[in-house]
Amino acid sequence: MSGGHITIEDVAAAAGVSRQTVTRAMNGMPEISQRTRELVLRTAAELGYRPSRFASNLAARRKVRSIGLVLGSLRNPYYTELAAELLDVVTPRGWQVLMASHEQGDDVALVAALSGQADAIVGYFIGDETDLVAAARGVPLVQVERPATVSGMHAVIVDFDAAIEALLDELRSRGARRFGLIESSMPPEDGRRYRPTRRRRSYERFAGPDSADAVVVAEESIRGGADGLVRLRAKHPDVDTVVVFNDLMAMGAMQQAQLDGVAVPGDLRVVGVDGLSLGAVMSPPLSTLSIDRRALAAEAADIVSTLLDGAEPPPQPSVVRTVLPRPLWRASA
Amino acid sequence: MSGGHITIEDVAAAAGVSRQTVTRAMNGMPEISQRTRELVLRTAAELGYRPSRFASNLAARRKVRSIGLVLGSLRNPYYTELAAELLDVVTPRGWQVLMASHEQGDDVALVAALSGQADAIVGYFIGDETDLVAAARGVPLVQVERPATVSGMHAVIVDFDAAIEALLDELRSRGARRFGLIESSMPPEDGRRYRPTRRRRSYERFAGPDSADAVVVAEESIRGGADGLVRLRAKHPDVDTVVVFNDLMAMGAMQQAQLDGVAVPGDLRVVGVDGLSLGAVMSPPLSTLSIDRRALAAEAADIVSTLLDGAEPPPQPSVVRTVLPRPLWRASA
DNA sequence: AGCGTCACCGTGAACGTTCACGGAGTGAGG
DNA sequence: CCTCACTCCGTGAACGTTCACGGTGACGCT
Repeated sequence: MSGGHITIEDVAAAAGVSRQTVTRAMNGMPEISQRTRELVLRTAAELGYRPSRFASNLAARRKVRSIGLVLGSLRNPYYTELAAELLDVVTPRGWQVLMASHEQGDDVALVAALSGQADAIVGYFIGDETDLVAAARGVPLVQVERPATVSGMHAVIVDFDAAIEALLDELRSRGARRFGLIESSMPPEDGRRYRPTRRRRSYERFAGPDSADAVVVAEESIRGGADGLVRLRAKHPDVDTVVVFNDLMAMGAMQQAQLDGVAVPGDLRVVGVDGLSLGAVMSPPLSTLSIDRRALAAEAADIVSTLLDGAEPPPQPSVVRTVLPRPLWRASA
Repeated sequence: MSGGHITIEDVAAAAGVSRQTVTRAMNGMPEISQRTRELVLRTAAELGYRPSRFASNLAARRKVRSIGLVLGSLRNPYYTELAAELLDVVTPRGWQVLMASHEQGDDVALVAALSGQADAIVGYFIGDETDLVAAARGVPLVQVERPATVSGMHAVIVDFDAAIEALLDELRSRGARRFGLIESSMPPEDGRRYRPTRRRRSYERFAGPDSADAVVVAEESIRGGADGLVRLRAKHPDVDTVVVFNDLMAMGAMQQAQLDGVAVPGDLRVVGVDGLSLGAVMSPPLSTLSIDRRALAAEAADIVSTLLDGAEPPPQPSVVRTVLPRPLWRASA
């Protein structure tokens, strides 16, 4: 007999039984006759009763663990394959995953919203770390591909430096003379200012002085990759080997090359970053710097585990792990 | 001063303040001095206090809505693009999405686990509807691509019949003489028995008597598609047009064709189902029967909305919507 | 001195469910 | 008739947080 909302008490009253009996009926418990069970279920349905999952979880002292996952986009298979790996790691432990993407949205606001529903949040963040930690309201944060600089933030980082150096060396030994880079414009240029990514910085460190500035910034999508390639070739016609920020953009670039009659890898070597399995079905198959998503997910889950199940006083200000990408040579380079 | 678990009361005691003050500190509320806020925050961190989100949501009468999404796999871009669309539809309303896949797992168990955390569950289900509804424990269920036959189950279905008839007609007019189908083996053959999918049944209805049995069943993956094609061509060498269960498998089939020196679309027309944007970067670009994922997601969200925010007595036993696929002609057929 | 204001802090009472009990009724067995 | 067991059902007391309200000092003003 309440205002807007129907509680267990309302159902009990309407059915002429007690709270506990309603619980028994709803949850399929014993100690209830078939007759009353059906009666209760029917009146519950008629009233449109939906149990409060918050009250239920609280009272039952349930220990469900759910972790928030914040991705850059769900339209890039890299992110969703990472999500798949995380799910594989985490589902056997009975954890659940709350998914979100900051494609067009505010990083920090997302974390704030998620913090009420998740026990930990891991993901690709772009916002200010202090803001993020504040928004998290005490729930542990694990960021990927970016080192943690404030307390309360943890990280699993991808060490591009060594990998990209090796990658470029191998490319040189395969005949590469002049490199170019198609870089991502994330975080988007509108509003915020563009900041060079870690991948770009690693590239510039090892590409050699003449190639370090052969960089174009493009949208993080297939179209963006294609667009980036035409701009790169216009500005630096002598580039014979192009490294692309990620595989999705690399696919766009390869398609564009084909459209423009540029032979890959004959006229132009193309190599992406991520290691998408879909790159293998391109023609030619896409060479790529593969990021071990399974390891990434496992490390992230492990950090969360440490943070949540660890000793009473949390271990360190920040716990960080590292993952090493490795080249996956296919025909495109 | 509890057993294993640290509550707000413990923090209050340790800091020498009251519950409410701890709340104020944790949630950044006013009416608290900077000094005590820091004190509380520090002791909370030292104790490893993590507020119970259940108690918090209950007491604050928060109306967070989270909906569970059960997909076949997160490694198939079709599913994740659907997830992306759902997120786009649902995030502006402030809803959150709990993601899961039944790749190797039990359908019904998943719903049971999710039902404690979600206000509604939508997805691709394969289990028995009655079991699913029972496992949902009162939370509304919306299944995709399968009509609802029991009360408590709702559906948004994809009408393949008309679309596949039109598709095959057009293919015939483009010269197709003999069709073949690469069908999915989901639900997996191990344990459960294989059941023909709706897509297969629509195909068999319109492929003509001589093509209705030119069907091979393969795993739902790139490799599966490739494997399916070799088996299909071995058994039915005269097939000149192959319809593939989904785009992912179709990509595998196309790659296999290329490996076997079969020209597409010259020797063999290939057409998939789903409408993946990635199909466009294949060479040749993949023709496909496109499913409008945005509409699908919107309909599902709308059903959930109706169910949850609707009048006290829920509308009908089952509410169902329909989405029409449409052909997307690219070069592969 | 008296009063009001302001900044800070604490105390019942919710929130809606489940758990641990205890109790009523029935029927069988002595 | 008493007892025991068994089935079914109801009543306080949690669960851990937030809300509404009330209180206490300090300070300034008349």
